[in-house]
Amino acid sequence: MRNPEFTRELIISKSLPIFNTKGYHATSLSDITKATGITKGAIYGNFKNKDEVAFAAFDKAHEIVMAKIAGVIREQPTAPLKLKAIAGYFAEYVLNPPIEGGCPILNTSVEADDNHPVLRSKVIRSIAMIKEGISKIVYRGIQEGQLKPEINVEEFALTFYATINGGIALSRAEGDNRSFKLIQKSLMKTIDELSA
Amino acid sequence: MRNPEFTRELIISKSLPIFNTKGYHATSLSDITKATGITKGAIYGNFKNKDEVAFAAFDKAHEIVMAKIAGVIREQPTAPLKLKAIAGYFAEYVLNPPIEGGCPILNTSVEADDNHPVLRSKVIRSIAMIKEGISKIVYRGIQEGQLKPEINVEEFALTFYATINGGIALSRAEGDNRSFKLIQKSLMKTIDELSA
DNA sequence: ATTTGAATATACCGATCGGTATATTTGCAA
DNA sequence: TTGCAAATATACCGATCGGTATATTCAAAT
Repeated sequence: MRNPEFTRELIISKSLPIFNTKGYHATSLSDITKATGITKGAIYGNFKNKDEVAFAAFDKAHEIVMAKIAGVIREQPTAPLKLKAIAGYFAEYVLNPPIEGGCPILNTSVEADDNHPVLRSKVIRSIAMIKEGISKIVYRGIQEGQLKPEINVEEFALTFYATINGGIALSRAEGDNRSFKLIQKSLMKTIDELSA
Repeated sequence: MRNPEFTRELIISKSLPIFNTKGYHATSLSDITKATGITKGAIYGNFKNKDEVAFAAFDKAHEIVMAKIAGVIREQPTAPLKLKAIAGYFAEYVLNPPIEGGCPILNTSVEADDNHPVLRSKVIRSIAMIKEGISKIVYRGIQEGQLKPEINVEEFALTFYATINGGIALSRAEGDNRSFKLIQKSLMKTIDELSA
């Protein structure tokens, strides 16, 4: 394998699920060499150190999550349907996520909040983008007469995101998506109540 | 220090904030010896291994959290006020929690969901108890005519808990409780709407 | 075919990990 | 005061950690 671009991608894609399940601190270089089949020499030829691999892995995770959500949103025509689709997507994939280990943003936020400033700043950016995305849906939903105009956009977007995030944490701990399904039902009701 | 009960408590109380900030895997025996001033001999004289220390620390964390919440609840006379007080408590203490590092149940749930079955089962018990506690408030609130009878108790309790949990994760990642304050406002509104 | 430089593999480093075996200290009972 | 058992400290174990220095391999250029 003489292609450096390919090797870099291999390292990132194979280490990503390990970082996301074991956590960044608990993931070792030998975990990565085992998963990729390459050696430490190749890893350190492509990355400055383990942290840089973790950063690249999180960036990739961010991309995957954003693309998934964007896809789910794009499929629906109106704001209420978009919001419901987001809740529905997580209900379906809490226990079977595109990246093994669950939501990388939630996982990383909890691991990095006290310890890893770089990862934490990356998490903050991700959170801001998701918040922004939800806000935009709500804002346009109001403009287009699909949602009630008295909605406090930022407040709702934030609460919506927090509820899903908390639901993910609960359901993954329980190893069962029944809790999330109930939370989803509650979110659906709220969306209906806020629909114009 | 010849008092084994005291030594045990010392180990638990000093290691608890370390486990809660660095995580269970990242916390080392030497972290604990440094924090307590005692040596590995004393630790292994009181605990079978590092895991047992972690378990005892989580149990202690569970107690502290439950006592705090119980105290907040007890101070208020009605269900709506109790629920609001819970949200208010977390708004105030997300960044200044009784145990350094944030909510130990959330932290442990995220770290242990894929890796540590014993801790995970402890987390599940904690979650169930909190859920049960909120449900009880809501149920009695309905019975006593403070909350609307059409509320789906379990669904609401779960969503309430998830929203707070998610809000904690967000605000701690951001290192700022502004997000939680907004979420709190949203929860307050919801409680008002559900009040009879 | 040979050379060369980049990419990867191998071998090794000191530090630290969790854990244990043993030495030492301590308080209490006789 | 001495003996003893429990509690704690010390010294050490093999394994593994992240990281590095060097050896090897390979593909492209000549």
